[in-house]
Amino acid sequence: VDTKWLTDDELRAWMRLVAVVELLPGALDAQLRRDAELSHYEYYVLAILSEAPHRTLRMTAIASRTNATLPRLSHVARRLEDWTLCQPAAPGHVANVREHVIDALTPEQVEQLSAIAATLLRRLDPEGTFALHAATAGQEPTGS
Amino acid sequence: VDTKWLTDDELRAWMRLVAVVELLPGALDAQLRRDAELSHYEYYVLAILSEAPHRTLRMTAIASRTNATLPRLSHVARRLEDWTLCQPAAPGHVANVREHVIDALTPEQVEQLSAIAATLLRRLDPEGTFALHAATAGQEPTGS
DNA sequence: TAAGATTGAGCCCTCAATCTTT
DNA sequence: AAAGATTGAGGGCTCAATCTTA
Repeated sequence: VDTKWLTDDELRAWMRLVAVVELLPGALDAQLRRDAELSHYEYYVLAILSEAPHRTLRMTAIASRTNATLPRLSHVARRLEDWTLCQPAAPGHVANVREHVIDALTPEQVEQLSAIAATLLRRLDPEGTFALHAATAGQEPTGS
Repeated sequence: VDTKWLTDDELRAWMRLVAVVELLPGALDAQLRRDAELSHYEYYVLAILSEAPHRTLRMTAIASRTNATLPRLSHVARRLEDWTLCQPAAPGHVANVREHVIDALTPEQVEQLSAIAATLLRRLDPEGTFALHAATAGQEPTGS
C-alpha cells in the first residue's frame, strides 16, 4: 500500500528489517525464559548491574541505559527481589546469540551490521543514552 | 558479564543490534500513534489487508504473516472494528521509515542490510511464515 | 471432529500521581 | 523544591479453554 515511495530494493530491505525486529526479541526471551526464567530485559539489567563498580547503580542510570521507563524498572526490581543470578545464564545466552546472529553471518557482514546499526542509532537515539554506554558509535577509548 | 565468548567486534555489533531492536519499534509506534492513532502492528495488519484480493483474508493467514498469535489479532480486530483506514497513514509512515532507516544509509548499506536480515530470518523463521510473503529471502521467482 | 476464531484471566508495560530524599 | 523512586489504574499480549463452522 505504501510501496510507491520506496524502491523495490529498499522495500525488501525494510520489510526484512521489520521481520528481524519482530522476531529477535521472541527468540531471546524464549531461550532465557526456558533456561533461566529470565526475560531478555531482566537479563540485560542484571548484566549491566554486574559490570557496575559495586554491583550498584541508580535506578535512573539503569533505566536510561536499558531504554526503560523508571516505573518499568521499578516493577522489574520488585519482581526479581533478590538480584544475584544472571552469571549462570550467560553461557546459554551467548550461545543463542551466536546461533541466531553472529555465526550466521560472515565476519564482513558482522562489521557491516555494526556500522549500519551505529548509523541507525544516531537517529533513533541522538543522545546516545541507551547505546553509548555499551558500545560507542564513535571510537574514543572511554576511560571507565 | 558475557563478553568472554564474543570478540570485541562481535560484541559491539551485537549490542548495537540489540539497541536498534529495542528502539525502532518505539520510533515506528510513536509516529503512527501520533499521526494516525494506530500502532505499527495495527498499521501492518491494515497494509496487508489492503493488498489482499478482496480486502479479505483468513485471521489465520493474517496472524502468521504478521507473526502474531490468533488471540492477539482477534483482540486487535475487536478494537479496530471498522477496518478501512491505513491508506491516509501511509505517506507519513514511509517518510518516517526513510528518515530513520533508508535515507540514513548508503545504497550499498541498504543492500548489505537486506542480505544480512535475510540471513538472520532463515534462522529466526525457518518456515518463512512471517517474512516470506512480503520479501522472499532467496531469489526464486515465486509464482503467486 | 478438526480447523478457524473468540473469550477471559493473568502478566507486564505505560502513564500519571504520589511519596521520599537531599 | 527538585531529583530519585515507587505505586496503582488502564490497556495490550499470552496462554488455555471455549465456541463455531465446514
